[in-house]
Amino acid sequence: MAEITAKPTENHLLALLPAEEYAAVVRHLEPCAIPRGFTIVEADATIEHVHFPCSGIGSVINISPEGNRVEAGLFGRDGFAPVAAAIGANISISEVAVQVPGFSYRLRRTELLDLMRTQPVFADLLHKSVHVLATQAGFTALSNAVHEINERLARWILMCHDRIDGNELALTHEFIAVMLAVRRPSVTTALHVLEGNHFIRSVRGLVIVRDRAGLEDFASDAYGKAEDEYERLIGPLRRRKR
Amino acid sequence: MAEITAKPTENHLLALLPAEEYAAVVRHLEPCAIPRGFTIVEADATIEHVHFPCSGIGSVINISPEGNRVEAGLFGRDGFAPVAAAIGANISISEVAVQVPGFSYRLRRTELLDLMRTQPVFADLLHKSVHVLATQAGFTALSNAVHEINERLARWILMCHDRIDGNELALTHEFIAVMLAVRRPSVTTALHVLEGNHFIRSVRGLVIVRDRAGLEDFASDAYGKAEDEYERLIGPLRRRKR
DNA sequence: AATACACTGTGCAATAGCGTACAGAGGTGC
DNA sequence: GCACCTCTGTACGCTATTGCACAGTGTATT
Repeated sequence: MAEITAKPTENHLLALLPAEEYAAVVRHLEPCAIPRGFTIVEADATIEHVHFPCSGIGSVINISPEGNRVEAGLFGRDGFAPVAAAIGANISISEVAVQVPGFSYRLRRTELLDLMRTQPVFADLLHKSVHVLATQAGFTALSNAVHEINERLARWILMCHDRIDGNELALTHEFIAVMLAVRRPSVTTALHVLEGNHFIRSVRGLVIVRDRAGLEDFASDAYGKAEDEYERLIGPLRRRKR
Repeated sequence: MAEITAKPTENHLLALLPAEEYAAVVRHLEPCAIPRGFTIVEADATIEHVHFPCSGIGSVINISPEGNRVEAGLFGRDGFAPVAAAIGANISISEVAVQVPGFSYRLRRTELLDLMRTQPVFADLLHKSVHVLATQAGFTALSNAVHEINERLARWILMCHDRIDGNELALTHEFIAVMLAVRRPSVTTALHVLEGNHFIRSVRGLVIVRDRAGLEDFASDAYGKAEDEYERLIGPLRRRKR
């Protein structure tokens, strides 16, 4: 991993900047490999850097006082994190961790704030991103409340699939279980159900998407609204169903 | 209801504006009674007005394609809604409905945007509010995934209690059930549990908080983190435990 | 008073998901 | 090749919650 091949414009937010703003921002960007398991920021910790991924996936994880964890949202080259920095906070209440390794450009929190003061399109995009993540969290709340595990898993795989190249996700059941806040064997059996429908193939440490349209159908009620909001406010996100 | 007695400064966000910004904003505010059940904005509908409550409680409700509904967040005089307006959206993906009647000041969406361009403190507060609601949604997602109904109900009552005067909440079981996305009789029995602990009294159409400290204790793992974030970024929110 | 309606209480069988435990399978290092 | 560890598959009893159904109780209406 970690050859520095990606350009900043592979991040959707950076790509949407007009030339002058892009030039102003890019001077402060620092290329950065984000390996699996890397913690971009810990819960309740001071934010040093903000990351704009070009590849890979990060999760926003909320942690309760007793240590229960659940993913509230997920981002890749469509966004940035930790979002709290963009509204002036120096502490992130959520943990942000890398689940699919990739490559990002990072910016010091203080520089981000300076840039937002002088670059209005940049500031606007970041604010929109905060709202889109809020929407995602809201629909995660819905899904957690009303959908059963199979659907929630399908939704989650689709959200990951939107943010990677190819169809392979290197993820263990244990890891998925933490994100969905369910029991690990429940993930195993749910993956079997999806595999039985030929939507995916599941092998040790790997989930392979085979029939995205089928998955979308299966997840139907759980997937889509948050993605609509992203596309309405920022730009294309979803993969076509091929 | 609906004598126009409240001042704009009873809304925490408006109260935090410096004198000049307050003067600029207040000229466009229009007083407005918000009755029980009033829909501030429907899901996927155009945003006409933004409301800054002085009293009463509103819920941000997410609705899935099949019509499943769940509350993603809740606000009163601590905030405003619909938040999407503050990031330039003219459509709200979530429904916003009044559950405890009260009084608000409203602003046309277009005027809000104009004001945000010229009043930096105002704009900053609204952006922070968007993020705080995102945090609330994230912890709702957590609670929906890992806590049992009794705790979720305790959390929800506390969140409402923070936003009212007195200790009486006029709410039916049916209504609470929709917000938590649980079965109506489950609310009945959960209320009995809280009542058995003498945290509340429950009579037809009314929940009365009797022992807030007890409730906080009971809800422990579910309540508090989102409120921390509000207090860190904006100002006091929680009621003291008395 | 009588009636209607909205809200609350209760019961019961069905079930999704949990906690726990353990066994097999697939990689990795020496 | 062997040992070790991580990951996956499966089993089983248990519990919270559901769906459905119906009875009771308060409040408003005429």
